[in-house]
Amino acid sequence: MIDLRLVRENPDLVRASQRARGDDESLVDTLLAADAVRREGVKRVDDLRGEQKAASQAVKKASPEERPAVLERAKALAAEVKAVEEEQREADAALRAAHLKIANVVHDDVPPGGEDDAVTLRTVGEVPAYDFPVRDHLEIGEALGAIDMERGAKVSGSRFYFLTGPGALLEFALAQLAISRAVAAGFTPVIAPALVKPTAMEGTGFLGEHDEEVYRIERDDLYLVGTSEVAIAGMHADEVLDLSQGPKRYAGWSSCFRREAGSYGKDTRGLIRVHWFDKVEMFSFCAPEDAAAEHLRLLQWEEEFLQALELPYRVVDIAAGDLGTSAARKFDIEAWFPTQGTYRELTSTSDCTTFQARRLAIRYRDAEGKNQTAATLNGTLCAIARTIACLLEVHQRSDGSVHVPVALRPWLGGVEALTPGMTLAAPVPTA
RNA sequence: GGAGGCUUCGCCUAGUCCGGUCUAUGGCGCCGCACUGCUAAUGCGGUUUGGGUUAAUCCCCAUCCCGGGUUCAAAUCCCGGAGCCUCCGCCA
Repeated sequence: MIDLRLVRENPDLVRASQRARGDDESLVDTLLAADAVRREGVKRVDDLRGEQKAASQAVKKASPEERPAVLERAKALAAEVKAVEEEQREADAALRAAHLKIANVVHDDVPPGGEDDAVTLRTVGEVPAYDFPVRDHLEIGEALGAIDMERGAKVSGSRFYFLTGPGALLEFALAQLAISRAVAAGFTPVIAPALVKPTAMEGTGFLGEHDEEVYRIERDDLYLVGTSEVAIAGMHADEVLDLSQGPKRYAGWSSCFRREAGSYGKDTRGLIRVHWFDKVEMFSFCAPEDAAAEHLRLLQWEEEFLQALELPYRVVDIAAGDLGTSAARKFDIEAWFPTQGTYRELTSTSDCTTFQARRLAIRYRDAEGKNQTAATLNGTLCAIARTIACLLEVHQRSDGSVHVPVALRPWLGGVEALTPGMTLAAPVPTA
């Protein structure tokens, strides 16, 4: 939810944001009108309730002969309050509905345009040249005995997979590397629930336009998270945080589930786009004035992780029309996929400013001791399945082996390469 | 799955049986002031969170886990739900 005060005081700013996103500008006026109606109503109800309260007090003080008349008046007022309260409930609901329809106000520096208008900020690392026909990650993974899509489909359907042998070890190696780097950077590691209540899902903005993407467990009224962001944001719902020592940072591991509705035919091969994968996600709670700087820090940690994996990538600044509901700004990191001859999204970081926190009632005490809405930010440290796909492709060699980045070796028993038919090394770090 | 108990303004706690005096008690913590060479101690005052209104103060409304209900009036009575705890059953 955006800040209502901002809408009242500077509606043009919000209108401009709606235009930039390609959203309906008139929603701002709907919201303003609903706000005015509600406030008018609140005053009426409050005053009336005050009167009724006084009347009620008068009942017990009334002398026996006054009593019937006083009681009559109190009864009449009570009935009136009840009626007006009903109207007010409708006004509250109307305001809430209008409020929820407006996405976060975009950051000033966000590039204009839509999906194709992301601005490349920088390109890092050399795109490798291969003097042999490159194979895609699935072909490589199958040869290594690392990925089994066929049996994944047999057991769970399309877009499911088994990671086996070196593939399974790679998953743990990546998770260990991600978590240990995050811990070294001061993040609190957390294993988050993958099933959450509707409030958590709604609070993070995933039940709006994107609810098609989300798995719902109807019988128990729970949702499978698409990212641990949902659970971690919800973790501090209805709390007042102490941010006086700086941002509160979590690195969350969880499985992620996505229906991929509407992506039929897209990335149907391999691990690029699957219904389930595991992910290490960074999440940060901070004061709103620190959010933009924190966003750049998250981006930096993401970049350093890809550098550790020796993957070439580029950083793109996502255009206004392609931002998620909650994000005021978003950077994606796209890594090179040789078989596609292009960069594909591997990680993403969003500054949600106070948008999520307002709905989830996540606050902090400012320097004056007043409660303020916090800002939330999230960033992928490692989306494991897609990262495995990228690693296998980029680091493939002509003999069918795959180079293992130095940073991953401690968690793969020190091996320098994955080779078809190899005896697996025990993934025990030496000292 | 079954039975019972608990949930009060940061923490602990009184109040709930028997509705109005609750504008919620007390302690701890915290903030301010006074006293004091300093610290401590002591004394006095303040200290839930939202919303409305206002230039600001004042004031008004809501808030005793949540949602309904009864009543002129609910922390208190009734119904439903959540969370926590104990016991039984089942289970990785």
